Amino acid sequence: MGTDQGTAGSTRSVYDAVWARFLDGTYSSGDRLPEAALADELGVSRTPVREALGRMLAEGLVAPAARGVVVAGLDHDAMLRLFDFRRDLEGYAAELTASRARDGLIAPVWFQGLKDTAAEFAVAVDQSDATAATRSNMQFHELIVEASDNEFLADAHRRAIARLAVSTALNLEDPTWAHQAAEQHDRIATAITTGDVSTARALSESHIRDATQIFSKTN
Amino acid sequence: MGTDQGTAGSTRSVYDAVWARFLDGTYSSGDRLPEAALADELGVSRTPVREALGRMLAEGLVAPAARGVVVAGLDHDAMLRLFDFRRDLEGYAAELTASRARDGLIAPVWFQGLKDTAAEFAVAVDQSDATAATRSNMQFHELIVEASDNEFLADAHRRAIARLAVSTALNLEDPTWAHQAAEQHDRIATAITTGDVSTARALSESHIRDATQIFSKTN
DNA sequence: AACGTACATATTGCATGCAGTGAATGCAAT
DNA sequence: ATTGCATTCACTGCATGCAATATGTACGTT
Repeated sequence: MGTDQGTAGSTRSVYDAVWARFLDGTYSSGDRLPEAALADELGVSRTPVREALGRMLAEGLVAPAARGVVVAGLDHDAMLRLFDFRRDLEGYAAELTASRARDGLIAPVWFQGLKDTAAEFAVAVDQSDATAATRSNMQFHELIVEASDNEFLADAHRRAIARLAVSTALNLEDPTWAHQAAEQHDRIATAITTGDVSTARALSESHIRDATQIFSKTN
Repeated sequence: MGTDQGTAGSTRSVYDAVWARFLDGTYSSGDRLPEAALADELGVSRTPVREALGRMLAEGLVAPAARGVVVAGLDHDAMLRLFDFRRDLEGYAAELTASRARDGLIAPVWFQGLKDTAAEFAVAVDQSDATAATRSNMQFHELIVEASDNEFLADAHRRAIARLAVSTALNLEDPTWAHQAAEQHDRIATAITTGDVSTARALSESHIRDATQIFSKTN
């Protein structure tokens, strides 16, 4: 989440715990999140649970219900809008990072890291290692966003990814698509590295558009 | 918070109250926000105050301090990054709304509303009514974002505007700039109405770029 | 007089208590 | 058997209490 580090408070740990449950599919959209039960399971009182759920409410991860909160569900159309928003964010990130690269603001080691991550992804795809693929895919996109050096973009991107992750296990199952994605990563990395701003943006947006297509087909 | 809910709970009212104080310049960046004092002033207990501040923390409006939270301050560079992010968001909003207009998804009455708001802004500028100008300016931009029909964009935009508002009374003082802005609004409205997607985006981005320039000069 | 230390104070973070309210359940009537 | 209604129950939302801790102050030392 946003900017909250340092404090290892209970609220934080509850947030992380619930977050983890979101990722491993413990919950489904619409499931209620009773604070007493969570408090009990996590060994804290209701207050930090309440705080954590409040933050999630502010972030849109959970939605207010008649009583308490429920896991925020996104219907198909909402997912498409979210993907579309993400498309713009990724395009902007690529644009920013490419322009920073063009201006010599990015250290060579970073380019190497990006290429390595892209390679890792390609390997994972070849080996049909879904877990590794998902991880390096996430990392690839995060790297670009981080390198854009715009914390506001990074924050918005994190939120978008979070909500996407809650509602769908980002699908790299389709091997054809996965290979295609790997290729696209390479091209994006090249465009960014060479400081080709407009191409970087175009390729990134196109990449997310394709991902949206895949999502749309399998959902 | 993003999508506000019907509940008129204490947490909500505290949030709004503090929010109002941000807008009318009661606080400066770095000011501490003691929860006991706020609770006393607002006639509630510390719990809802705590909740509200927690939400604001999640949104980045306040920052964690050694003790409690402080009003999040943005230095000049951060403001530039925020403006730049806003530029992208506004461009995206204009693009989306223009494309919806092109596809006949927008009711004629909305175009009229946009034009009216632009006109209101122009009048306020002519009369040097800063308050009215600020309000109709905000409304103009919000209208476009709302019409884009993407709640995720709307949320991000709201956050960005919020943080901009906290750190600077959006400056329409400069009469030259204000008049220029009024003209740009007109052109943007036209581009959107006629469904000219790329022009709408370009003009919107350019508009924010100019605003950034003004900010940069006077800060 | 300046600096460091120790104590007092202010303030947070978490736990718990209490009351209000929506939701589920059981009973009765058709 | 099903539907309507009343009662009960679970759960939330807000208030308050308590312990931990950072901050400010005063005092003693050099």
